[in-house]
Amino acid sequence: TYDNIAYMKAQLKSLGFALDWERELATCRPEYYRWNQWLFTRLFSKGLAYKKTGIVNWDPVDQTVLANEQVIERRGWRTGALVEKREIPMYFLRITAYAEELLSALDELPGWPEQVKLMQKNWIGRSEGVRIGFPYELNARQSVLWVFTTRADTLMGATFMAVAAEHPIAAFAAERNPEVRAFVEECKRGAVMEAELAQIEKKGVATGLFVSHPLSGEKIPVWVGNYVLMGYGEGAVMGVPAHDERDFAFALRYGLPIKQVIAVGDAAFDARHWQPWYEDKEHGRCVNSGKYDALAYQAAVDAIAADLQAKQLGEKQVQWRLRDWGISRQRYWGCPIPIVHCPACGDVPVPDEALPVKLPEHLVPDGTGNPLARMPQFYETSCPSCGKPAKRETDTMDTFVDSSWYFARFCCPGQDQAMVDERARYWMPVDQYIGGIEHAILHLLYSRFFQRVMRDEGLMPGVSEPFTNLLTQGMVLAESYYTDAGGRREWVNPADVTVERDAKGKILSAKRTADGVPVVYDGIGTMSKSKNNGVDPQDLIDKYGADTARFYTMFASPPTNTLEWSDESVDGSYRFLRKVWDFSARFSRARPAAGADRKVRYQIHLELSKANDDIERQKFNTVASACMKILNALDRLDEWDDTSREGLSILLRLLSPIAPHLTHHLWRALGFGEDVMRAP
RNA sequence: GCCGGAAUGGCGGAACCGGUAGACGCAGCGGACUCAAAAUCCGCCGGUGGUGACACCAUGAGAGUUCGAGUCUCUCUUCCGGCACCA
Repeated sequence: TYDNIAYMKAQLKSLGFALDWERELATCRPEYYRWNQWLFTRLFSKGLAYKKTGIVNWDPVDQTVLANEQVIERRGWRTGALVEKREIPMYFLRITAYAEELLSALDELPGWPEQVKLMQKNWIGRSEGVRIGFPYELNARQSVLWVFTTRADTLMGATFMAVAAEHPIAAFAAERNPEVRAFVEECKRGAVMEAELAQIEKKGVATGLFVSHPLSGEKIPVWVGNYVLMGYGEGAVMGVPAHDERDFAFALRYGLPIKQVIAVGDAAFDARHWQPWYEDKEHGRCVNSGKYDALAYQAAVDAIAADLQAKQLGEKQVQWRLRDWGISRQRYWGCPIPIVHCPACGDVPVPDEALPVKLPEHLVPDGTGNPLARMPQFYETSCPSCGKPAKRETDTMDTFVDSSWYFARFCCPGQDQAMVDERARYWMPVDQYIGGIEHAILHLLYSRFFQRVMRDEGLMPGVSEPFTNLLTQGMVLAESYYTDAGGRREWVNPADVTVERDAKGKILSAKRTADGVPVVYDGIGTMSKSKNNGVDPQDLIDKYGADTARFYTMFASPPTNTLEWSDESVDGSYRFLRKVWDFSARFSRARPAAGADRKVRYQIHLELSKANDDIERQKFNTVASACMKILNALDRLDEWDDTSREGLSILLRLLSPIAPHLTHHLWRALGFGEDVMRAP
């Protein structure tokens, strides 16, 4: 890690960025992560950090937890073994306590792209509905199965219930019914990822248990459904096949009754084929629903909620899609979670004076679980509360914790007595934040959450939002290739691949240049460490210099667009800068002549005013385009005079932030005054 | 599957409020210079027809609104980002 920091720091310096290195920090240093731990213990005492079970991917061969990215087609990436779900205790941060505020405050962020605000809004996912209880009796004990629905108006059409495989009712049924047990076991082998869960075939099995309809008293069968999520709502849903497309398919598959309770005009209901109007909230009216017949959506929901409330079997409720943030990682290289497990006192937070809990830095991970858990020197400790022997928590924190507040720490170099100080109160929020669009939800939402948590700890009173203006730069895409050796993919950098293409540029075959081993083309995707398809800036700097690297990245596309990396365009950028240099050299040797060319003067000023507009609109690629036009205009002149001198100075001013090394040199060589170098 | 984007020549992209589509660059082609090549410079460069002026077609596909649509509306296709343990 430290070697990488040194390498990349040298790159940033040679690219000529104006950065204040006195503020440099590394989140893996105890001076930084001790404040993660300090804040965690504060949140723990407030109940904003808590422990509950969470579900993880378990590789049964390596005996280790896998990240979602390490599960490829349901198998572990190293072992190829089928991955299992496993429930383990984990620590969570209660981001849902801030759901309302995180949502409503989006309206007060005019400096954020609409696209990002919309994604966050949908992610937080506020929905108003009704919590409904379906009473049942199990072993002579009265109980209630709770569900949440946004369509309480369809309650009279409920013909089945579906519960998650982890639901207590499913567990109860599994004990007595082998068919249910087999199905629940099958669900356990399934995926953890939402994307995969959403695409699996909707399947279920009847538990043989029944609940009562809260209004009609009818018996309703309870099923276990593989599409019901334990983490959302109550882990159970009511099935209304006539008015929910997913329930409709489920009912057809298992021969469950489909009962129409919503009508739109005279449209005929066909229980064999789904039609979109079945879900129509706007025009639908209740039918076959007794006293609720003819009511529209809102009126029906209100009436049914009121009747349920009277029976104590329901009430209106606001439900969030947002879930609490699980921060436990069973990994070595991270910030240790500052908790001691005491047989007598339970989970005890490490007191301030014992912080930081330092991570041993010289362990060698072998890929099978967390080495901290095999290191008694680390985990053997005594209880901070009673002093008896106790075991230290060996899980580390999600690295998103580190990245949720580093910008506030940048404000406070040298501060070793507090997480942040009055300088953070002075500088925060960040005026202009820049990051990839891939961070639109997780990182940016966690940071907004952390800012509020730190505000409420009194660290930055009155500062609720971390970033005033947000620019989401586009992703840089590149081709990626891998060798396929027995199911294990080894990613080969595109620079090391020789490709054969057809006339249209489509890839026919590819092989590793060094040894001719055939490689598989994996398409165009994000430049990433894991796919080894990045471009090392150092190679560009070595070959072309820093100005070309800067010029290409500014010119290639608008900053918010995605960009496919193109070596040819890098070369073109270099040649343009060469041309500026050559022109300037000719200019400096020429003798001034009389007779200003008004047309050139006009064109240069036109381009300058356009370029200024483009800078306002953050369209830097057209600024580069303006530079090229000005140069071409100047280049066509036969004589040099005051106009061409002014044109050249304008060109250098536009170029100076993009190609600072070149323009700085030319500025001195051509004897321009300092005002010329001030960028517009 | 769900949420958010994108699609314009051989390629990256430009077109600001709905008003001349293809700025600028790359690649390509032709020419100048050179013994030759590189570099540099000049010219051409969406498609079809025409010697030419020019005409017609063309912004992923299909409809719609409008005097006028790359731009607005609807449907669809493909690609990209995210989907909570890549960060």
